Amino acid sequence: MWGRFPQKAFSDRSGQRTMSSTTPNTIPTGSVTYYNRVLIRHLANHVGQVVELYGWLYNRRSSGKIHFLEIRDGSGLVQGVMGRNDVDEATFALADHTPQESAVKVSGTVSQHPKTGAVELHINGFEVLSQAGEYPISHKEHGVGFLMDNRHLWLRSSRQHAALTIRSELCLAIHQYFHQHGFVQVDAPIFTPNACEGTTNLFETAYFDDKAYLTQSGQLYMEAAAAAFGRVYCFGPTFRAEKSKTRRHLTEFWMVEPEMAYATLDDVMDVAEDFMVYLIGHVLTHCRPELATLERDVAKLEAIVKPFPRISYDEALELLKQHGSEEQQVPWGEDFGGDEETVISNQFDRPVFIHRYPTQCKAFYMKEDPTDPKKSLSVDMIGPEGYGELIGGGQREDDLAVLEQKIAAHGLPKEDFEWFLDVRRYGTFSHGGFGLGVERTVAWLCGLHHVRETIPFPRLLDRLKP
RNA sequence: UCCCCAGUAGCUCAAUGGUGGAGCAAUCGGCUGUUAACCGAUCGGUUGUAAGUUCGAAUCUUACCUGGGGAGCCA
Repeated sequence: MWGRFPQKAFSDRSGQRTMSSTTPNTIPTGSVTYYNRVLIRHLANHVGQVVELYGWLYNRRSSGKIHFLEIRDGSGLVQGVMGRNDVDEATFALADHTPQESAVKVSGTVSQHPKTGAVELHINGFEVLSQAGEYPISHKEHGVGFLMDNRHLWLRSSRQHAALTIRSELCLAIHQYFHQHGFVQVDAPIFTPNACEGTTNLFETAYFDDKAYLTQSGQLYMEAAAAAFGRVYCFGPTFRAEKSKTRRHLTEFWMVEPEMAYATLDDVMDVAEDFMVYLIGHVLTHCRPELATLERDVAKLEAIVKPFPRISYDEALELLKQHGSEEQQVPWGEDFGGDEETVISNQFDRPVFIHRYPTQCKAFYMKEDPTDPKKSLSVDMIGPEGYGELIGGGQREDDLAVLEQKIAAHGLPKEDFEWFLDVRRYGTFSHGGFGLGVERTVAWLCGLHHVRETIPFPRLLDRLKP
């Protein structure tokens, strides 16, 4: 069903016409005159008034004696109407020949469509500030490769604008949630001296006369920070040099990673659940027009309420036995693949926690289950509709001796982890946390097929430009 | 790293081994309420690269390059 998708860059035209109305009328007006300019997304509050807009010509239609000029300004999209008698002859002819995406200044009276009632602008002033060259992205369908080559221009089209607006709102909600709950933002470094988890492939870079690696997680640093601040989180880009070639993978992606002092596995699940419900609520409250543009079935998001089901890894294996195919049977001790996760998540109408994975398939810093050392106090949150792992986390190993032994068992250089072991030497404490992948979450909330559309400039295997 | 598919006009796609076309874009013209507007005309090509088979290759073969889909790995 996913197949190749010739993308209609402008395929949202049947939906809401506004590109965004995220925070109506919250832009401050004051002494900075720039802020006094009227934005398209606020035009509904100016019906009957004469306004001046600065933007770009998004599309143009004409019936000979009347032009329909669609103007966008980054905040929204409005149809301008220019009748033969509204402007002088030269301006009328100019408007008919202005190329798509030219920078324009227009003025006129805000009005409403005689039939649909949609807000529009009756133009009596039209000035081309900069005529655009032939714009590569047309109003017809395009292939993904072409659109990605023109990602810097593709951002201007409505679907991309909507998805990235939702991303921005999601990031805002993430910060709001943690600050409302007493977390301190502690940023982790991007250059790191060693592999955080020692397993996956890292990007290596020159660091003067030494080598450095791009971080794959701020996790270990957050553990140290939790001892300083109690509740902490980091939010930033992370890097994986995996040669993954799927719709769920980027080589550069954003993660938010909270870490909580004196938290147990159950605490981690409670917080992750509360956090996710908050994020969905925020997007549902603030991004209705964008969700409509993306034609997202919001009923599926509105159905996400507490509590989320919590099943153990062992119970997940049972579910696979009941509902999975022959090939989807996983022997105990192995992690699930994407297909297995989808089978499990399809049994529920909301995200599902899978906890207590086998110790062998989780990172060395996961605490062993005191009742069974073969299991770890780890947890993943699997999103519905096949979006896979949205959150991974758990309770951390807080015993110095156990951790030293695990670092040795994983073949990691102990000297690189001395600072990390210090967290256990000086007042060790139970703690836990999780990481949430921003792009996968945005893809799920937007109902997008591929995470590459959820980040402004995606970095993929074989794609480093633009 | 492995498997599959595709590279033809700026874009999206056609074309039994036998004269490479259409829609959109662009350019020109027509139309007073259009919604990816519509109608007419014009413009547009070293068929990804290299070699091979053949009287003849966009079409068949091989290699390479690029892109897409999937797997593994992972978030």
